[in-house]
Formats: sequence, C-alpha cells, structure tokens
Amino acid sequence: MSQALAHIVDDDEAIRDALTWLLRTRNVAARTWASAEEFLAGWQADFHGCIVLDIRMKEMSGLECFDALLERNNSMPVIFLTGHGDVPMAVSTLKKGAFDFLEKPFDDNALVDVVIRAMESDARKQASQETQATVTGRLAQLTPREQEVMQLVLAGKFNKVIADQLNISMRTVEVHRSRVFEKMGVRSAVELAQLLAPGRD
Amino acid sequence: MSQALAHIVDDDEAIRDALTWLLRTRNVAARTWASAEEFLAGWQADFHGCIVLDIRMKEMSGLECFDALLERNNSMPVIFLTGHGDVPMAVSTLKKGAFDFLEKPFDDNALVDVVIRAMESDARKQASQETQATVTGRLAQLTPREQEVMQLVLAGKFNKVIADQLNISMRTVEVHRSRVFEKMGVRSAVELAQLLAPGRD
DNA sequence: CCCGATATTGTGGTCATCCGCACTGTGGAA
DNA sequence: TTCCACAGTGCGGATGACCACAATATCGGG
Repeated sequence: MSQALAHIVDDDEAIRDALTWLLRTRNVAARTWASAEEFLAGWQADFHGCIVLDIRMKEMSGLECFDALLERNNSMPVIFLTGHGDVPMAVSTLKKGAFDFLEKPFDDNALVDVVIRAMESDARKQASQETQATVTGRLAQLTPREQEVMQLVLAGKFNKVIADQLNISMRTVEVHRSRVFEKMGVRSAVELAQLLAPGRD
Repeated sequence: MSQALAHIVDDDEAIRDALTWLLRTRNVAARTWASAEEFLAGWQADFHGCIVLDIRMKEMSGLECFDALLERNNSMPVIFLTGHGDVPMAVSTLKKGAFDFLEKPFDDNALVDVVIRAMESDARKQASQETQATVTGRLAQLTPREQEVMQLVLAGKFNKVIADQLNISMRTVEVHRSRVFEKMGVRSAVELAQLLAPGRD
C-alpha cells in the first residue's frame, strides 16, 4: 500500500514549490503534479492522503479533473484552490463531495490545517473500508449454498425451518452453518449479525 | 405530528409572496415568517419540510438564525438565498450542513426543484429517525439490570458466563434475557443485534 | 482415473436455550 | 400498611445448537 501523500496539482511551479515547502515544515509528505492530465495518468486506486487541486489550469481544469476522479471512484478528499471563485462553482463542487474550497489568497496555516484534516479524514475512511473489504472477502469465500444458509440464519430462522425451506436435512444445515461461522471468523450468529449489519452489500 | 412545510424566512414581503405562490403552483405547502426572530420564536422541534432562509435581513441575519437552529438540533434542510454571496460564506454554511446556497437572481424552477429535493430528503431522514426513536424508547423501558444483561448477550456470552459475571444464577439471567427480548420486540439475540447494530447509543 | 471441492445425510451425545410454575425479598408509592 | 415494580432463585422438561465420527454422491480438472 502506498504512503499517505498530499497530491498538489497546479500548473504554476512557484505555487507547487511553496505548498510543498509549507506542508513539509508541518511534516506532511507531498507530491506535485504539473497538470490535471499528468495527475490522472499517474493516479492509482490505492493512493491515499488528499488532493489539492487548482481550478484554473491550462488544458484540463480542476473541475474537469474532479469529475474524472469521481468516475474513477477516487477516495481521497479534494481541496480546491481558486483565484476567482464564484459561488455556484463552490456550491456545486462541495455538493459533489469536495472536502473544501479555498479562495486565493489564502492563509498558509489555514490551508495546512485543512490538508491535515483532510488526510485524517481519509485515514479514518480507509480504515473502515479495509475492515469492510475483509468482510466482503470472507463473504466471497462462502459457497453459494453457505451464503444461502447464512441469509436464513440472519433472518433468525431455526435450523429446522431452514432445512424445510431448502429441502435438505437439519444435519446439512448444521454443517453449512458451522462452515459459515468458521469462514467468517465468528463463533455465534450474534457476532455474525453485528459483523454484517453496519454496511450491507 | 405537523405537516411538511416549506418555511420561508425573509423580511421582504414581495419575495415571501412570490415564493409562496411559486411553491403552491407546484403543490408545495409553504408558510412565511417575516424575520429570523419570528421564525425562531415559532419554531418547534416537530417541524418538518425545509427552510428557505434569506441571508441579509434586518436585525438577525440568516447566518445567525442558522447557527441558532443548529444549537436546537433542527432537522430540516436549510436552503440559503443571498443577493451578494461570497465564496467563504457559501463554503462555511455548506460544511456546517446547509442543504444548498443560491444566489439571487435565481431561476424559479431551479429553486422549486431544490425545495422539493430538500423536502424529500427530510422525509427520508424523518422516517429513519422515527424507527431509531422507537428503538431508543424501547431501550429506555429496560430496567438497569436488563440493560446490563443485554450488553453481555450482545457480546455473545453464554448465560452461564453472564451469571458468573453478575454473581447471579443462570435462571435469573434467563428471566432478564427473556424480558429484554419481549420489551425490544424481538424473538432472538440475532434480531436484537440487527436492531441495535446500525446506530448504537 | 484419481483428487479436491461441494453438497448431502445419519447416529448419538453434550451443552445451551427457553419456558412454566412456584417462591423470596426489597424499596418506593398510594 | 398494602400494592407493585424489580430482582433473584430452584426444578424440570421441551427444544435447539453443536460436534465427532462415519459415509455417499456429483463435478471439474490434472
């Protein structure tokens, strides 16, 4: 997994260097990209940290870049920088999920604070997504029959009822049930319910 | 429970009348308030629908009114209207949870669409909050001892272990456990776990 | 053709759950 | 003082969950 980085996307080298220096003095690792196209080309799904995105750039704008990232299911928080902001633009980006929207000239410390909050937010999201991925992975290891039985167990049905419904014997249900618990890493139906309740698929 | 209303808060009577008419033609019930103070005085926790809030008003501004509503745990979505919007203001209100932020002059149909989406959003939130309130209410009906036993049941412990831990007999645990299921309206520990997993207290 | 994964079933037994019935004790409210 | 909610306890039985041991059967590869 790649390290958490603040990705600075701006076509002005002076700004890139200034921001990088600013963040480094606060112990925030940064990487710079000279254009939206370059960033999108280098972007990978396992990137973590946050993105500082200038809106007015040559060729592809920050807004277009943001839309492209949304389509790729980017998970990193995006902080917009703009010189001539207008309200509808700010509103629409925030409603689309941007983390913040700052107008130049901005306060150096304020930007760094926002970046740090964004990176903390991403770290939290990442942690919960990883546990979620573990659960999903374990679910994938279940055979079709086991998943079927699991659903009925979660519905609170007795083994006897499940057996009737699937036209199999109680003993077979017990075997599947046991394998489900084993593969999912739980030891009771209660734990299973708690594992699957917050964030179903 | 009160009906869903679009609450229009603006000190300009012409605007209030225009918005009311606009919404009525699209079958959205509206109620007007001539100032932030008046609205806050009349506001009740069981209001539902949405709030259309002008920012620049005599005496208390829309922003101050919004902050007051946040402190009262208002649940209705707030749509800001402003003549001379500035970006930081829009950003900060949206980050504080405002539903939208529109600049005058705005498109009539666009505003109505936003109001309708806001009211739909509130209806959904209200529905989930009501089921949550039901659960919380039932939890409140449990005696302290019953809550204690419930926690241990949810931790997946056997009645025997619970009995040891609370220094009581297994039979007593069974009685409490049974009462918990009865009061919470479930028939198994699995249902209980599912009821309490999404949104703990 | 043999192997592994999947699905299935039975026997017999242990442990846990759940429930009705009967009973004790305490502390606060009417 | 009487009534009631709350807490605690024992007995015995019915039912469900779980497990070790033991098997059969299908299917897709290697």
